[in-house]
Amino acid sequence: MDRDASPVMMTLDAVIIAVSNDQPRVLVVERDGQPPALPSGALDTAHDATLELGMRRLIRDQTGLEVGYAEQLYTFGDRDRGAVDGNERHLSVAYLALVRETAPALEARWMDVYELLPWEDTRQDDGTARAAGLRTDLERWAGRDRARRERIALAFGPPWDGIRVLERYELLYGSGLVAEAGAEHLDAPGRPMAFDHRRITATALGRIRGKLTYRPVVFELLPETFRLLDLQHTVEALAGVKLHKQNFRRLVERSGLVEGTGERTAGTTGRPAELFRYRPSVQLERPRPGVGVPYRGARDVSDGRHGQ
Amino acid sequence: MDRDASPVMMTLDAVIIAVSNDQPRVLVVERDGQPPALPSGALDTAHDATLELGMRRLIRDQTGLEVGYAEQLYTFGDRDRGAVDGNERHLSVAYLALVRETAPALEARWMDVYELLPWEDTRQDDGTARAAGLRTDLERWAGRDRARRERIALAFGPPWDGIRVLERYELLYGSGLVAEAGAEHLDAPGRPMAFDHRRITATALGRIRGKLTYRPVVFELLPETFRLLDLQHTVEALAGVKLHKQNFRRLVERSGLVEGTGERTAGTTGRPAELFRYRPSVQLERPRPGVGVPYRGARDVSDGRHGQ
DNA sequence: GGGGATAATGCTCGGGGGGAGCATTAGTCA
DNA sequence: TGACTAATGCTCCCCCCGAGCATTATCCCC
Repeated sequence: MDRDASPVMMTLDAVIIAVSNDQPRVLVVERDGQPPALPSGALDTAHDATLELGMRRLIRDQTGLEVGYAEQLYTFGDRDRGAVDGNERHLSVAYLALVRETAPALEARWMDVYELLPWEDTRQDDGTARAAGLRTDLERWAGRDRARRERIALAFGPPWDGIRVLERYELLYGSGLVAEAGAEHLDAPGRPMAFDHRRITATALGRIRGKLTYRPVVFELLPETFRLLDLQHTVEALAGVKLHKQNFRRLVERSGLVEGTGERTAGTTGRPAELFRYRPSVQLERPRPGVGVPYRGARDVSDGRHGQ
Repeated sequence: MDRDASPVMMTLDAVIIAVSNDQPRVLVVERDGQPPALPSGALDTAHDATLELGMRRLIRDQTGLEVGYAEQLYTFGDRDRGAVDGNERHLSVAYLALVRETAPALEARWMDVYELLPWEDTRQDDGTARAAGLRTDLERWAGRDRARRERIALAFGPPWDGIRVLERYELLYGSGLVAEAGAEHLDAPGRPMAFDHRRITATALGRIRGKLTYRPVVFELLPETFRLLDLQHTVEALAGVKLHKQNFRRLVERSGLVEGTGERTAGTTGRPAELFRYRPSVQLERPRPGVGVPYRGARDVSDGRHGQ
């Protein structure tokens, strides 16, 4: 092996996501007064055959959780992150894992994702109310800088693109509006995390939102059987958007993603619902099975542009 | 900084893609009789502020190229890759870069992507002719193994999903049909590359194909002005699929991705065409601007399933 | 037993987008 | 002038999807 290589220090970070009570949650560890951090640790270079296996072992050790779905998220390696000592470079390879929420053991706990990134939840106040305030602050920061204004327009819309979570966070970071950036505002939006972990979480949320639309990943977060409304709420929680109930049903039923079990719920308020289960064989039938999330604000555009 | 970390060796690998003559090409370096390899090198931990900057510097040094668009692709870190000496772990952080093809300096040269992954080009012989042969071999390998047969069905369709490039390559690798896996068939499909570089290239092609549909990345590969047919051919080259000309025009024109320049081509065979240019402000108007590639085989499904 | 309240479910209307193909136009080249 | 090659215009038609209206099935409370 004659390739050049540099010695670096590496860490595995895990963004473990669950949805419960219509809220996406992320598993964090909190140590004595420190801001919450993602579960993370070293690769066991001698025993972990792959990065993913190392990550699974690490999650097991630290949280007692056995994760199902997992994918590599991103590798972070900016100079200003990690090690402060000397010029040793610190790399973090982050993974995204999806689980059904269970009580985590050890020192881990579940935390609302939208407590960290509140502007990403646009389900209530049917506008971008929360984001609107931020936007004003951002525009003050941008001043007349063209490039900055364009980045803001792209990240915050209209049209709002749910997928651009990272771009929005980085703008807030870059403009000093967020606590990690040294902002001392008491009203800095969202709770900070240790290191660059909030950025990693933002990356994860963006990834999930994207994947949702073309891979059946939601089902990793749901129990074996569920009502269509549960499915809808889970999607809404992740996408941060409200959906039209009847159309969602139609979409899901026609897509072949699920099949009815014949059983129905009982004892709940309202008419009892049928229980459904995921039908893995969709993947063999249609090219990119997923739950389409309409682009919020897409109509704003077409109204002005295509309506001519 | 009290986080655990492990010392590893890291390398940056670059998949630099261009399209010319309706063929996607990847930049490779060839040293005395060795199989072609991706440009790669060490991060300069003292000077490169970010991984991406390090990668740009490295490409400049090794190939004389100044790349525009670049994004992180994936981090490879299996134990069996890289360093053979001892149990030192070797990590590779791969980047994808898109450029307009120019004569590369130094020892680099452009190589057809489909020379490496021939089964990914389904533009001719309007079927999956080339892939069909492979599929037969794969099924022989799978035998009665359910999981294997399912992986094959998922990767090779129908319906064929252009995006699953990596899954297809890994099946071929896993089944020993490909030269890197030690296959000594003289007819092992596709030219091998050094190390795991063909796998990295496969990852890159899949990524591009996916991105194409929701981000205006094609334009990184085209000259300032171009005919709609050039645009179409570039998309077809990357997607490995033929498109319907009139519909493609309609799609592109309606999307607002391009604007006419008023100029027209001259001296070519056929009616002269108008020249177009990319209109970056689409990004401020529509949520996910890209050139939709229809799923090949999608109709096979809907015929059987929705046609009832 | 009746009147909400809450969901589930059925169904319809109307516009847009996209697949397929026919027809016409405008150059180049024998 | 006729053949050839592209560019461009336009049409048909079906499916998808956004938006609502309407009806049904339970639970809860009086």
